[in-house]
Amino acid sequence: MIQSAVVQQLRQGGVRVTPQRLAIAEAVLNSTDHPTVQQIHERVQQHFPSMTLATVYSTLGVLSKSGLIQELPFAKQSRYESNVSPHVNLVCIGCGNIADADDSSDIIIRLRDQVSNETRFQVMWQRVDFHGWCRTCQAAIEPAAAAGQ
Amino acid sequence: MIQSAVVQQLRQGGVRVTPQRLAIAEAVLNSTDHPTVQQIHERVQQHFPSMTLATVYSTLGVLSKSGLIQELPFAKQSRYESNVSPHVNLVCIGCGNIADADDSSDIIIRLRDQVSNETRFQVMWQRVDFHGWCRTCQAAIEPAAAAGQ
DNA sequence: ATATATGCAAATCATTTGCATTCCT
DNA sequence: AGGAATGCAAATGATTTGCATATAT
Repeated sequence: MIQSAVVQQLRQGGVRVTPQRLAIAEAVLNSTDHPTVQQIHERVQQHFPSMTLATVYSTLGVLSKSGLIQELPFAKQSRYESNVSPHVNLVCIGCGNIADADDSSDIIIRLRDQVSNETRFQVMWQRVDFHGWCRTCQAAIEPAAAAGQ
Repeated sequence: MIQSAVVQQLRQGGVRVTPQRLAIAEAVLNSTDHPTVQQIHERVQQHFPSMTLATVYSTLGVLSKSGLIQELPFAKQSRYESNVSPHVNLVCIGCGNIADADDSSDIIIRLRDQVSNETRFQVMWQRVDFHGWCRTCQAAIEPAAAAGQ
């Protein structure tokens, strides 16, 4: 069961394991939509109606420091994701959705090594965001241009 | 003179050119330290003592939309940079300094093309941050480990 | 047993907004 | 001239903090 791995990784970091923390960890780890704090709060509140935002904020900080999840700060608010291995985030300008790009890991690792060698900067983790138009939003715009053709 | 290029690019976007806007644009374009809004305000206030933070915020938004500069949101506050071509930001965990990695452009463009082809996501711009230890902060830590050797 | 997490309310602080006055074009 | 930018003050909203109570180890 997935819980045991989470519990183990938290305990290794000297972090106490509570039902709330497990629920928040699961909410993020089971998500692929890079949820906001509010969204995580709403989802977890279904199981813990009395949980407050303060607990969610505190726990997300703990989970980030433990390396289980990653915070993605944006201009308006942060979002969170469970994919801590090198990858590209595809951030849609139109709908705001964020998705992970498949198979983007190798080239990022190569870039990491190259930069590391040339600059002697010791990379611990990275964030790679590509901003643009997702397929759905392209389709919603392009027909107008195509019609004008 | 650099001003003329800035003026031209702003006017092309239908943006009015004011002395304050030019000063803020110059402050960012002449910087390499990825300054915060507060820092930009302090620097520009030397020439415009009455300028407020509200004007700085407003202008940074205008300059970003005009494509002259790029906002880099972080958890605590945003920072701004003038390098809008593809590159890697080296964000030091220790001192908080941010520097651009030289010669990182080509491999990012390749990554862009690859992801673009595989996912049909239309990339408009990107942000690539490598977090880790700069050479100075490594040197401040390592001697302890080396001594233990 | 004891240090730490949770829940609640209040505080903080970056960023935004409304409006009167001033300034580009 | 006329609409948009500036400066100032007040508002907003995400995130943090303090403290009493409950809980993990």
